[in-house]
Amino acid sequence: MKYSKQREAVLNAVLWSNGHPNAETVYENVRKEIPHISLGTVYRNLNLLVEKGMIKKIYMPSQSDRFDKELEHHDHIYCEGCHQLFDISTSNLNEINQIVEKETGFQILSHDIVFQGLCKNCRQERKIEGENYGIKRI
Amino acid sequence: MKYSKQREAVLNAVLWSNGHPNAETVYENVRKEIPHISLGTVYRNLNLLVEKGMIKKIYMPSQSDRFDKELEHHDHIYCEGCHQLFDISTSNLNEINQIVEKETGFQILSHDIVFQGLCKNCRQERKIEGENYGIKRI
DNA sequence: CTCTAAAGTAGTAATAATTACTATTATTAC
DNA sequence: GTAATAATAGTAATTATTACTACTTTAGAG
Repeated sequence: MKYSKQREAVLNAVLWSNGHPNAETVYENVRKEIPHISLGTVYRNLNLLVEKGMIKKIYMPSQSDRFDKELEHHDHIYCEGCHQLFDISTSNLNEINQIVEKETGFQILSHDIVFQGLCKNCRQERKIEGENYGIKRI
Repeated sequence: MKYSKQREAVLNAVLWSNGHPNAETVYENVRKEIPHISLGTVYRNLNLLVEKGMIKKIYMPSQSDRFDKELEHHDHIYCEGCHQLFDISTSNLNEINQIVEKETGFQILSHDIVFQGLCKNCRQERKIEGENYGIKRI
């Protein structure tokens, strides 16, 4: 693997992002620095970086794949209120592969988990909305 | 919702399948009975049946969506040896939403979990292969 | 039974996400 | 510097899925 400034920029776009960008978002951000980069290059490098273990890919139900700078094992939860994707890491999820392995006899190599729900904020907002019959307080 | 023989056939294709067919597989099977059915009709009805709670959709990482006749909650594991998708239902997975809810403060509405690994058979095969340095016994 | 409104279909086009192809360019080891 | 090779830009192709539209089917009222 040779150096390329495009790949460096793609990696940095993932490392510097605060969220979990998809290829399109990475493309938009890298274009600020390298305006003539092509979307294909972004895809190729994202996948290459995943292959080399430098970033991770998140498979989203009904959405385009996202990319993650965090390499330590964790899972994700998508808030249907604010449409943000959050990291979660609970003891149970960390042990889940071993548990399933024992209970099923399969050898577990990996897993993809995405929860859907409402984050604390959105949960609270809905509660208030409910109490006020949909009329929001100013 | 009015009756249609196309929808009935689509539902039956899912109910009678032993695995977890995707839209294309359902299409192929329904065409044996209704040769002029269109793929769009298959997709529309599959999604409609999911919406009405009569079947479920499985979101597969890097693969097309699949459909499931089983309505009781369970999760799935994909064997990378034989490329089959199996149902799993362990106590831990059944409680996972409540556990995550408690530990994170989110309100969990649903989740999508797919494990990747090797089923018992494929695990055994690989072991034998390994022991024999890749030379298979006859 | 026949008529009509609404729902559904076939066939096709469009879209979204992603991968593949190819001529040109950049990197790197000598 | 030069040659081998990896990488890129730009474009085309692919896959999975949804949207559109003219025609057909269903089902309820008269």
